[in-house]
Amino acid sequence: MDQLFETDPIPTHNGDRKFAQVALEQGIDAGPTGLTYEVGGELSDIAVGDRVIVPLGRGNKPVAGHVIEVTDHCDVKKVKAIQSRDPRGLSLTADLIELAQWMSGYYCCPLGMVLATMVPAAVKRGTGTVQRTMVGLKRDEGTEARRHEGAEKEKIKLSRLQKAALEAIQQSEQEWIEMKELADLAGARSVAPVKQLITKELLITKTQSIVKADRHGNLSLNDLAAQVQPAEPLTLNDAQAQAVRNVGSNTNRGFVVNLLHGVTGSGKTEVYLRIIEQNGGSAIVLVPEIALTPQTVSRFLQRFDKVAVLHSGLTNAQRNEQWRRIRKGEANIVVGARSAVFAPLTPSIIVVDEEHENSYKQDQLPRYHARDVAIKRAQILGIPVVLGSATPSLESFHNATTKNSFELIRLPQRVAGLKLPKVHVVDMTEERRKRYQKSGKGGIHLLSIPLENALQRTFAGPDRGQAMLLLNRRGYANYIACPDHTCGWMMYCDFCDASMVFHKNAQLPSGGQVRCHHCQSEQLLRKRCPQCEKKVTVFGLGTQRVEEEIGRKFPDIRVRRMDSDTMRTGRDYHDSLEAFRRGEIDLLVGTQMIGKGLDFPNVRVVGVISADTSLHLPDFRAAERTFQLVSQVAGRCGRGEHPGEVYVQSFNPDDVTIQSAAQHDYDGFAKRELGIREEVGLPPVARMARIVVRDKNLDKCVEHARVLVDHLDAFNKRLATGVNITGPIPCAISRVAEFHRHQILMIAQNASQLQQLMTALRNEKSLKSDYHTAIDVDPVALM
DNA sequence: AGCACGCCGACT
DNA sequence: GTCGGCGTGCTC
Repeated sequence: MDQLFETDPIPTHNGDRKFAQVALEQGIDAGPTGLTYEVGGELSDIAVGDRVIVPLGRGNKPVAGHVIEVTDHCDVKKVKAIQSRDPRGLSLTADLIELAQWMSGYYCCPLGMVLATMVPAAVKRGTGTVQRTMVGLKRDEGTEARRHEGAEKEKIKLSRLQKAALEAIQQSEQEWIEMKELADLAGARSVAPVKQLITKELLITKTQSIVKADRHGNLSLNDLAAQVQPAEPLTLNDAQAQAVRNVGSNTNRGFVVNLLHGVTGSGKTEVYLRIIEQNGGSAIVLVPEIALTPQTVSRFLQRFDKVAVLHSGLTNAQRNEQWRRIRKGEANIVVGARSAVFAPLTPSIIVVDEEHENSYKQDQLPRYHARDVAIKRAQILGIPVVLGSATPSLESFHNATTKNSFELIRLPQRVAGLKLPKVHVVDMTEERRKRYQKSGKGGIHLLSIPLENALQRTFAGPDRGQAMLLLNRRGYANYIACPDHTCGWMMYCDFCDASMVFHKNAQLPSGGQVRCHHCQSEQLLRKRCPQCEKKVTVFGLGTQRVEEEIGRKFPDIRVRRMDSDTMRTGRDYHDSLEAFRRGEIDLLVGTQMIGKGLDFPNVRVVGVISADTSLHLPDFRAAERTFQLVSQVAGRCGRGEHPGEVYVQSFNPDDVTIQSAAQHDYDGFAKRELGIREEVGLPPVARMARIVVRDKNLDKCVEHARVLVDHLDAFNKRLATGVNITGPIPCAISRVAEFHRHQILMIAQNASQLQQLMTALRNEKSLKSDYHTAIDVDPVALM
């Protein structure tokens, strides 16, 4: 009876007992420190960050987790004991544990899940770990010489190769040599002679596990490192030198975020290299996956000798190898994509290149932004950050102009001799009219006359230049429809709220596939409209169509299309860029993957086929995205001795965003756009979080979202958090892969208000990320 | 996230 | 009559 109103936790008084809070690497959202386990005697030296195996559930299934706290009290009735340490002795440093706790709170996601993403799966599994047999001299009796004599005296007969092996190991400076290696030294064709010496008890063995990645079939860092020649630092121009000095003088402040706004071709990489050298040469450098090319990596390899690279193109064994090198201190410069922000070292500086890139945001749980996590990690460590971009995100720019912890540093000019390209905005309405007057027929021309002429000039003559054409849409045509406007039929995906895209494929009898870009489903291409029997037409632009038109108009030039259809693997991408660099390709046609940080001196013309594609997306960042896209791709040309020319085709040539980009006017654009964001109360001036509810059943979807909104409203009122909650409303793409999607937007003055509200709901167990619910703090896109 | 328990349809 | 579908709920 006395247990009837059991509400108070039962404190454990035994001061001798030791407990640990363990966050399990699973979706268990058990508060900011995880579950309590007892620390047994033999594990008494367990420390925060250690990876451990604990029993879970009635079956006491062994699961992995990390120690978050070690305490002498226990708030739960039944407590189980930690089973063992992680078999590989993995642990995370205290700063990463603190970072994980911050992420768990900020991004509203279970702590264990954050910790799980900090250590690559390949490392946890130990992929590529091999046992090597090492051999050494038996040392316990007398000197080596005497033993050798002894061996002869005892008349142990040794073959020629056995003697050679014995001599080789005696002469070796290393105490232990791998069996195979010793056999090679002795000139033996197999390890048999060495094994003989072991059975004759002249050599002893031990096994050692090492992580070794195979060197085949993949761009390996070692291959690259072997090719790269060390290089002297480039000479800095005044602006670069000033930037390096500024970051240097800010460094004594410990944590500070330097926003390096440097126009395309202003030499940001050299500035990073100098800053890293000046900061003691231990650094994390984040680079967008797509810009992590051999060229980029080589720049670092040329200047530092302890470099590790982490990117998606690595095999699991390679990733494990790189991670372990970093942890052992064999590498102190880490160059990598998003998740490299968790690299297991204590850097003296963190660089985030192309900080505006949306790919820094992970679109699966945990939904973190690597730039923001980098800033937080730097704050925890008390070290500086450098964010670099030619087109800083408005978030960073806003911070740089309003926050004390941020400094804005500019590189307003390109490096010596290079000028920013001239940007021509081509009015496509006018172009269409001209084409019509000339030929008497309509139809779509992807290339305007000025762009076509510019390409002609570039490719003419013996001194042939290169060009790039950007169109941010894959496929051939993105609409398949009835030509009769009164009918209005169009081909939609059966599973998504989206139109089907036509992909040409001459191999197929039908001439191509009809695909949905959201769920990858395919349909048969219908020849006739199902409503009125008229012959269907395809319209809208895609990269395939650009490639086709180039083939028709410039039959002699070598074109390569680069989009996710043709670039299946990282290897394809690297190979294509290499071929372009070597001049084996004249023209690249592609989606935004060709617009990022590439540096090819012979590119003289860049064309943006349609600047309008991204301008009209239903997202408040459409203008920002368009500005970035146009500025970035424009920056790809004029990086050699030839001045560059850019042609931006648009049906809205007077649009202020396009005009700003054409005039290389970042400040003008940023000031105007920030004014608008402030006026309408949107990020970065306000802060946003978004919840997407999905369900195959529309009613359930709406109902679930409604319940969530009611909860949010109630808590918002009760806690007076002052968050503006809107929704549920259908998402811009209201159905994807048979799931109906509704969203709830939360907007507040600052991030802590959002976090307060969400944490309150989370503690009440009425908000959690699951199969039906996605919580996205600081969303980068609202589709 | 797993993995249990628990309540409604098509089968031996 | 069962086998089994995957919907809620718990894990120190």
